[in-house]
Amino acid sequence: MSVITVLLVDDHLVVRSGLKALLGTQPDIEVVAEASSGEEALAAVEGHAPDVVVMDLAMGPGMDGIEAIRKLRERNRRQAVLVFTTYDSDADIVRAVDAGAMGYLLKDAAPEEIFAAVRGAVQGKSVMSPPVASRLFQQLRNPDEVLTPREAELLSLLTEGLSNRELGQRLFISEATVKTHLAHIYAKLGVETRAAAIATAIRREGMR
Amino acid sequence: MSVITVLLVDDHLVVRSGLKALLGTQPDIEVVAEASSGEEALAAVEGHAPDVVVMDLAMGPGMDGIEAIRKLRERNRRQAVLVFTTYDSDADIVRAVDAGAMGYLLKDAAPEEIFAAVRGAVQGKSVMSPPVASRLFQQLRNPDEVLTPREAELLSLLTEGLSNRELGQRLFISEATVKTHLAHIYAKLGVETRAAAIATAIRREGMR
DNA sequence: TGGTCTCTCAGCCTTTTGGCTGATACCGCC
DNA sequence: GGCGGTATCAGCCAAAAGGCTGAGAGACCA
Repeated sequence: MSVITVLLVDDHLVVRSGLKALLGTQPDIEVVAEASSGEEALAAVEGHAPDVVVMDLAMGPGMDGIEAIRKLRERNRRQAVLVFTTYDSDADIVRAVDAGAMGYLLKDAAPEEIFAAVRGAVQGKSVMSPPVASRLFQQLRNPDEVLTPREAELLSLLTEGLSNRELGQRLFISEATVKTHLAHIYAKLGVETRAAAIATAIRREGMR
Repeated sequence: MSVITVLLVDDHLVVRSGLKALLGTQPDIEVVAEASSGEEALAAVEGHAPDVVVMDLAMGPGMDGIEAIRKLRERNRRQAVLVFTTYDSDADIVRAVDAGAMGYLLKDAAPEEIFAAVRGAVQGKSVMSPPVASRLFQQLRNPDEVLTPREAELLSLLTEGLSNRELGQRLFISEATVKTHLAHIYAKLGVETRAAAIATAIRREGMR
């Protein structure tokens, strides 16, 4: 069995260091490169052609993890991407899977889970932490609760504290339309006021 | 020079592992114990009497970091507590310092910063990441922007999406009083609507 | 003792928001 | 060609939120 080469992408040195120490205990896994941003990750993939990329989603300013995953796929690389992040927000999960992630792990995952995910990824197997999987199932079971792209866009702006009027101006639609979208969003999120929608969005949807 | 003993408290194994690897490179620093919750931390301090406790603030369910720091101080322990966390929210910083933290580091801190903070802590020196320090200075310069305890309490409930009426019921005050507090909060946060206040609170004040 | 801060409350008025109903248009799909 | 989903818009009404002014009580401090 050949060694699996891994690229670590996380803006926190401590996390990279910990992941490297953990993966280093496995004889069949080797960390061949590290990156602290999406840009660096792209360059590192070019240079090292790793089998697996383990990537955080939140990486400070610049390209975020999702964008980096998408860019990697555009370049027709064959390496598998594993998302390794702190939050299991619905929006992030969907977006990451959509962008082409092979797996989705939470940072409190057990070492065995991480090892299994890395090994699975090179074989084309999807691995995700139980909480992540259950969220995905929930979405599949309740498709009524999935926001449309336009609604998600609106919700995202909503979390910046804009009024209906401002939302309309920003999206080039009338205030009436804004209100219609909001009504749908409230229904899907199970809330009744914009305040609760914002709270839910930022916490549950991870729209920070 | 004797070796500095350290207790690591973080609910993420990866972070503990990384921190341990990093600190392990320093001959005068030794990680003698780890804990993944506030409860465990308290027990570990009893058992190992470390010189320094490096603690994350967010630790899933149960006792959070702030509470753990407070409990440690109540027990008259002499170890220094260093906060090591991802976010530099105003509220967390103030609360941590208030609870008795000796330093406040962000997880993207350079290794040298971390080492210096650990060494400084045992000598009674406060060390904090530059972004954290600047936030504290900002608060000292603009005391007008500091929320009163009652306002902070209200803001916290606000981020749960409650209406004015509900806020009043929850706090046993009239709706009029709620509105007064809100007006003050808006002024201090520099916003004009509750939506913006919630967004600001969750993002800047770290009220998740 | 007087000043300042904080917390509490009230009334009045305007703006914003949310609930409801109904409507048009485009798109993809069976 | 119709049907469901999405996106757009309008009008009406009630409820909620926000701006403004003023004010009393208690705490704390100089």
